[in-house]
Amino acid sequence: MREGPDIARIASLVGDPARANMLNALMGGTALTASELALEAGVSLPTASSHLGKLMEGGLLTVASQGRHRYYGLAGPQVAGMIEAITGVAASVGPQRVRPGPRDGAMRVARVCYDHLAGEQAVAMLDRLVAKNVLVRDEQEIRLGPSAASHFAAIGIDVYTKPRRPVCRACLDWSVRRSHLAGTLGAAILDKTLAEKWARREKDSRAVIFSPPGRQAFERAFLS
Amino acid sequence: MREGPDIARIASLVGDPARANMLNALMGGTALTASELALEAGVSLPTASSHLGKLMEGGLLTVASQGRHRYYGLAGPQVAGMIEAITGVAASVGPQRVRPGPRDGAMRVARVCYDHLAGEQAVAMLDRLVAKNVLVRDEQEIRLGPSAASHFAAIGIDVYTKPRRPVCRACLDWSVRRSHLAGTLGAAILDKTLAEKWARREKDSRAVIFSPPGRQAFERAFLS
DNA sequence: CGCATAGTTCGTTCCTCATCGAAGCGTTCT
DNA sequence: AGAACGCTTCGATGAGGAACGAACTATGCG
Repeated sequence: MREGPDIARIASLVGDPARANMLNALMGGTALTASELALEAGVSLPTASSHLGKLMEGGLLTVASQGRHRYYGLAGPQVAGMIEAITGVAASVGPQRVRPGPRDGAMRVARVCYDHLAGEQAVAMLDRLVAKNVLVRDEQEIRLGPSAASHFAAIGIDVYTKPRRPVCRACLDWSVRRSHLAGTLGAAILDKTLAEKWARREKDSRAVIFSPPGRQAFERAFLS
Repeated sequence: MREGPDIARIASLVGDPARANMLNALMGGTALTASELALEAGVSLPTASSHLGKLMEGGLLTVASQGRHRYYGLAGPQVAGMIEAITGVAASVGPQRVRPGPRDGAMRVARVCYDHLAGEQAVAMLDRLVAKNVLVRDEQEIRLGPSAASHFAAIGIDVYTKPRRPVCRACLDWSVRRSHLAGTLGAAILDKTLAEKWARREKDSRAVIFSPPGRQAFERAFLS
């Protein structure tokens, strides 16, 4: 009977299996069409459309119309963070969904979290960048260190271009339980990693798989 | 149709208004009896009992039987963190539940988060302790600094006694969006604050209200 | 224009699940 | 022992909402 933000409303949106599958799929960071999400969730198109309407109304999704397609995406990093938090609880209390399987192992090593990298590899990268003083952890925030501009410029990432969102943000990793790098810089690093073909996205999964030479290049760039 | 931890299962537990109210009440940190939670949620005792059973089965709650009472509490900090995350989203996307009201203002200044202090006051405290090098932020974790033992001993808090849980932990504040101090030390500080009567708990709320002299004492102890 | 594709809206069906009263079990108090 | 209390279990009721097919709107292609 008390009040505050309407947490039940938000949680019940995530609490439907079809909607949860959609949100999970959108955690991959790329916006998807209604049909793709229907397939992902295992429901018919009308049903999916209804769900998407509810998620929109709840403020969890944004949509961009392009021609006859409508691309749905997560409303923002805060929503992604909430889903990671729920995932963390589900992973730790759940009856451990049968065997972990190889794909699950790959997910722990590296995966996409909304628009940036997560997993052991991502956590290690942030640690290393902080240790090298390229980034500076200050209180909760992460800031650019003195050598950041030149360091990233050498790899072909411009840390100044994108104004609106914070450049660096910490994002808690549900598998490692430590922070990894989010923000525009985190997003740029993921872009770079995929553009250089250091790693590829596993089809229909958030897992990110590094090729052996790609791994070396990535480590040379960020972990050396 | 993909898999991973069963997030819908967890979210749907939080998604019922009665259960959400119960969880919210338990965010106050004190374990409550089934009757108290029934009152809190505005449902009958049998209904509440049914909800509590589900929350138990889902691993979100723990219970301790004492005589004819059964005290229910949150299963752990991870669950509390998840609820804060959901609260954050609900607060930012929600239709802003009418006017903020004085109680809501008090909540932003200081409130109980599971077993420690949250809100502006708590965030400021952590910042100050880190600035004074009493605590050290290292990567995501917070560790005790060299002067921590003597500093807290002077206030009457022993930082060594409690072995199991980590002494320090960072916990993300939904109102300020910055970290505050959790862990056994965070809990000890809350205990101290209430024991010294620097502040009192608002009845039926998570809000914590400092008395003017209490505020001074608190600031002398942690913010000076 | 007419046809195909992408999405939404509508109406109906069906099932889950929240709710409560009544009854049952265990604990405490006198 | 008996009575009062705290809580859970059972059974019946009812409402909300998830699902789909069919019809409708909008965009793109020839």
